[in-house]
Amino acid sequence: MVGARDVRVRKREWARAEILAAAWRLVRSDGIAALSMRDLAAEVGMRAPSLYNYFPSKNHLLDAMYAQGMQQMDELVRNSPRGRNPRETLRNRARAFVAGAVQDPFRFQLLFERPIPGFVPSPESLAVGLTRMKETSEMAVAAGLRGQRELDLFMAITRGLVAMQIANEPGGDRWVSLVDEGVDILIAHYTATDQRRRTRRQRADGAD
Amino acid sequence: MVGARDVRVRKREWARAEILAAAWRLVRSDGIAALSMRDLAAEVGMRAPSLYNYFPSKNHLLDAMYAQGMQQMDELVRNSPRGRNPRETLRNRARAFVAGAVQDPFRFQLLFERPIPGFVPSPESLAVGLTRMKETSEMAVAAGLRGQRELDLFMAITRGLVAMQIANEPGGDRWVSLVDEGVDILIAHYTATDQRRRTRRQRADGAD
DNA sequence: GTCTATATCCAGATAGAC
DNA sequence: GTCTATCTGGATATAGAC
Repeated sequence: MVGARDVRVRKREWARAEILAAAWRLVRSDGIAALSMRDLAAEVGMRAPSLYNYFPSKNHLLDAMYAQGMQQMDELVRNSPRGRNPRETLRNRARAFVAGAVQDPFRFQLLFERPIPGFVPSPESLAVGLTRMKETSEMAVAAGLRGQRELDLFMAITRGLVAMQIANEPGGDRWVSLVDEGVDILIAHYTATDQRRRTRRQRADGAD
Repeated sequence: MVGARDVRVRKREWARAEILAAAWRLVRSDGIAALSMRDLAAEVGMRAPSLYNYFPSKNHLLDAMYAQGMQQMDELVRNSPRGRNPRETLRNRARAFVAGAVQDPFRFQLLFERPIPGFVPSPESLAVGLTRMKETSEMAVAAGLRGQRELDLFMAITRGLVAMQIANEPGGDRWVSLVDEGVDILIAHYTATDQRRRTRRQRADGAD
């Protein structure tokens, strides 16, 4: 049984979701900086003041968009298929991240490029991204990328591929298609380095 | 001998340069999106309408800033020291680019992240960047990065290092310090690949 | 919850006096 | 060339009727 209160709450949440969806539509067509409360209200068939019943300020709206975008990226990455080995799994995650990023450049911009002077995401929203990066780090370690430097370089490559793709060939796959290669090169290099390091240590230990 | 006309022209150009410098000061402190003609005028001790004697519109001002920023990045990269071999030279160029980018994040944003909805740089300004990229490509080829994929990956790495540095540790060098390593790994990988390819071809040709 | 009306502020840009 | 005054338009946000 559902009480009248629950119905009201649901309606409200549905309306909030509608507004958020409309906001993304506008942002995707005109950019984040061009989003205004007036236009947004018109997009959902309201006048601007009515929006303030759902979001107390534009910053709250942006924060909700940020949180939603982060959640989406998070799901994309988490739902990427597990590979037959850590390397494949890492590649899949990287591919999922890059694909999701270039598929919605303005989402990427909002999440990672701080395009709005006054806006700072709430700590909870930021936490989603940090958790995902920590998970990815664990998988990268399993795949052979130990040490902070290796991880940093890995993250930089995926980020760079996204940036180049969006900036120079939006909608294409010239850089997107390099994800596997980039990851493989890194892993190959560092596992080979480890091999050498280990071999040297064994020799030094007098083993083998 | 200098005519009265030249003096006037010089004064005018000096004023334009002053305005541009003031614009960069404002942008560096508050972000590109926050730049307004009023504030800019105040920064140089004028009222807003006077600015229109030097730049016919805000877009023209932004384009001048874009061109100037591109020129600066260009000089930084071109003035990077020539190494003892192509690999060193390429590393120096990459380091110069990354250092210049992280040293002024808002310049980087204006040049490479299209933060302003309506603004599109003029073709001449864009050409500066393209020429530099072409030069870098030639050096990369000399260093062993043949083929488009290799070059694309190289550019992506430098861009990604900049992006991560600015986003996660502005002012630091955690990612900046990885430039050499990233370049070296790429070159090592692809020259090794070439070696193998050449060896195979020689065998197939019956040579050796 | 949604509206009209409005407050307040700021933007880019122009007209025209000096 | 620089100014005052102003146009035009847009922004976020609030008050208060319904």
